[in-house]
Order: sequence, then C-alpha cells, then structure tokens
Amino acid sequence: MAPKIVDKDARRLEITRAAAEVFSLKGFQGASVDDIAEAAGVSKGSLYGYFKSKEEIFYATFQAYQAELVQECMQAMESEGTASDKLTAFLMVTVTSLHDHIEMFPLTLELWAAASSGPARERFGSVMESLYREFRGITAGLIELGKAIGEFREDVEPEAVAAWLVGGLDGLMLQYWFDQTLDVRHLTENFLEMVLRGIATRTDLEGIIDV
Amino acid sequence: MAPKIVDKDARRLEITRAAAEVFSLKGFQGASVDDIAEAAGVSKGSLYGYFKSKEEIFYATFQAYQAELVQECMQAMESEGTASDKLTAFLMVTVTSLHDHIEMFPLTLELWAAASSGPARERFGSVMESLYREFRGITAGLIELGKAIGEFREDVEPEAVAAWLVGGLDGLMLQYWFDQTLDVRHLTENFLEMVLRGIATRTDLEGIIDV
DNA sequence: TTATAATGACTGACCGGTCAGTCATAAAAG
DNA sequence: CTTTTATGACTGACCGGTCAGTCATTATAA
Repeated sequence: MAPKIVDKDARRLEITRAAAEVFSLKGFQGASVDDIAEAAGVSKGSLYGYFKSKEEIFYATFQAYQAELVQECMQAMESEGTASDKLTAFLMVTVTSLHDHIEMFPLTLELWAAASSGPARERFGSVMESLYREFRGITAGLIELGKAIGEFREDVEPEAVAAWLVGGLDGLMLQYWFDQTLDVRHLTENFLEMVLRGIATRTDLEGIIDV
Repeated sequence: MAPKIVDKDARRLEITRAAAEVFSLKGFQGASVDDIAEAAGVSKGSLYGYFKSKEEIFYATFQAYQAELVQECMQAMESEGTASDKLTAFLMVTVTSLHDHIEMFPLTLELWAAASSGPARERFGSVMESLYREFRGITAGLIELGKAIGEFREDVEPEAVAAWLVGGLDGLMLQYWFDQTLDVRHLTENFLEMVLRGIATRTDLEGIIDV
C-alpha cells in the first residue's frame, strides 16, 4: 500500500525550465500561472503542489538559471596562468555565456525590477546584494593576487576594478539586448586589454606596449 | 464665458513628478492608476484627461526624469581640457547625479523590464536602443578626439571603451541600489584612472606613472 | 484498498479605463 | 453691479475582464 511516487525535485526543475521561457517572453507580471502550467504541461492545481506561490516559481526559476551561469563562470576563475589570464578567462567566459543565452536575459531584468520595488523587494533585494558581493569579492581576490605577486600596480583598488568589471558586464549585456548587432565579445576583449595595461606594473607594461 | 484655464503642460509635469514616486515605490505593474491619482491629488478621471493610458503616464514620467539627467551629463562633456578631462567630467557628473537621485533608480529598472518583454517591448525597446546608441556615440566621439590629437593610443577602439563605460555606469548603479554602502564616486575615480592610463599614449604615460 | 498525484472549474479581489453628471469660472447681457 | 450662461476641468461610481489561489473530485500506482 504505497502511493504513486514522483521525483519532486526533478519535476520542479522541469517546471522551472518551462517557466523560464514564459517569464522571459512575458515578464513576471505578464506571465499568468495558467501560461506557466500550460508550458510545463501540467495543470494549475498541480503547480501549486510543487510551488506555494507564483513568486516561489519565479524565485526557483531564476535560481536554477543563475546556478548554471555561476558555475560556468567560477570554473573559468580556476584556469592556469597569470592573474591577467584568469581575469580575462572569467570575463570572456561570462560574456560568452550571457551572449549565448541572451534570450534568457529578460529574466534577469525582471528580477532586477522585482528586487527594486514592490512587495518582493525585501526578499529579492537581499539575494541580489549578496550575489553581487560574492562576485565582486571573487574578482577583487584575483586583483589582490595580481598585486601580491607584483603583476598589478600598488595603486589599483581591487574593489573599484571588481565593481566596475562586474557592473560593466551587466551594462554591456543590457545594451546588447537592445541592439544585437553589438559584438560584445570583441568589445570586451579590446576594453579589457586597455584595463589590463592600465593596472599592470611598469615591468609588465614594458613587455606589452610598444609603438 | 469661459472657465478657469489650466496650463496643461505644467499640470502634466506635476503629475509625472507624483507618478515618479509611486512608480519608484511600487513598480509599473504594482502602481495602480488610483495610487497615482491620489499621489497627484487629482481624480482618476481627470488623469485620463492628461494621459490616454497608464503606459502613457509611465512613458512621460520616465522622459521627464531622463531629460534632466541627460542635460546634466551633456553639459559636462563640453568642459574645457584634454579628452581625458572631458571623459572624467562626464563620468563623474553622471555618477554623481545618479547617486544623488538614487531613489529614482527603480524607475530605470522598471523601464528596462518593460522594454525587455511584454506588450510594451516594441515601444520602449526602440527608445532604449537609440538612447544607448546616442550615449555611446558621444562617448566614442570623445575617444576619437583623444586619438586624433595623439592623447590616446591608436589601438584603442572608441566603441569598445564607450560601450563599457556607459554600461559600467548602469551596472555600478545597480550594485549601489542593492548596497548603498558602496562609494560609487570613489570607485569610479579609481577605475577611470586605471582605464585612462591604459588608453593613454606612451608619452602621456611617462608623465603619469612613476614608482 | 488506500494514500497520493493530478485536475480544472470556481471564486473573490483587483484594476484599467469610461462616462454621465457637477461645479467653479468668467464672458456676456441687462 | 448683478444676473445669466457657456465652458471645460474635475469627479467617482461603475463595468468588463483578468488572474492568483483553492478545493472537491477523479485517476493512478502500490
């Protein structure tokens, strides 16, 4: 006498995948629970067996999307080479991943909006804060490393560079969303070259610049 | 035989000011037209004498907010000095202005979200595209200028630096919204110092770096 | 049998937008 | 100066529609 068993977690993940598409297409408010249920191939009532509210669905959906992205980016940080190499790898992997999944970008924009005002502000806001803090911390750590081994100059402030690079990625993708003729990878490569030249120590500089 | 005549345009502007607060607090979807009417001190019916839809109110509200910001930033571009000076002035004025009006930032986030998905995507999306194109164009123009007079290196790609600086501002303010302990002005000063060093020509560089 | 999953009709709150009517105003008439 | 009247700004009750969330019922596997 045991009941029908389903893998709840797997089912939840499946649902978030369908929800991601709907949210990206219609936004958080614009997507109705009926839309999501239909996209996921389940009934509305069943949905509420997996999530206790629409907000919950959105939250889980973004978490799942983000988890993939973060994992990819973190791996890049552990590449071999100088601090510059690692920083480059991190930025290029991130920009490439965002570029390749640009159709999901509205999900991020929706989260920003949800976290900025309205009833969900408290909840989503603190998630965003810690997320950015983590990203900045890791990036700043790379810069610190570069400074420690004399690769980067003493007057470089890791927090400043980290905040701008992390923020720049967001801002760049935003522009790309509105104008997909931008070659974000190329733009990033060129800009990063300039930044690295600006923060590298004299000795390293000698080797890089010429002309 | 005529009743009291009101200055429609002035009244519209007044209404957008009240609406800006409401939209910033509750978001576009979250703010009801009744909320806005109450905040503006007029009846809902009267509101529809000034604007033909809620979307129209939001659009006008953002336009008014943005117009002030853009004007301020553009002035900074026309300051005296080298290309570096102008670029610095532009970034610092912009970041300062955004910082001082941070309570209005959710309005921007709402617009991004509205422009990214849903029914208003077409309308708001094209506005955003041209807005960013203009900002990048002006910034890139400054870099071109610097290259032309030999202040900046030949291998600097104006479009790349422009896209990243403009995007970086957005991304930085986003982080600031979630964590207002960040000293955005200082972070920007330091990072820009690094960037300018990276894009300056060798000769200029000699003067700047030492140690 | 029985415990659980799944369903979808239903509900009640909310909201954008409308419209018939009110009222303060000021021009015109006496 | 007083009365009449044309005007349009303003009001708020109302309507049609939408949607998040519920629950009584049915299906299914053990």
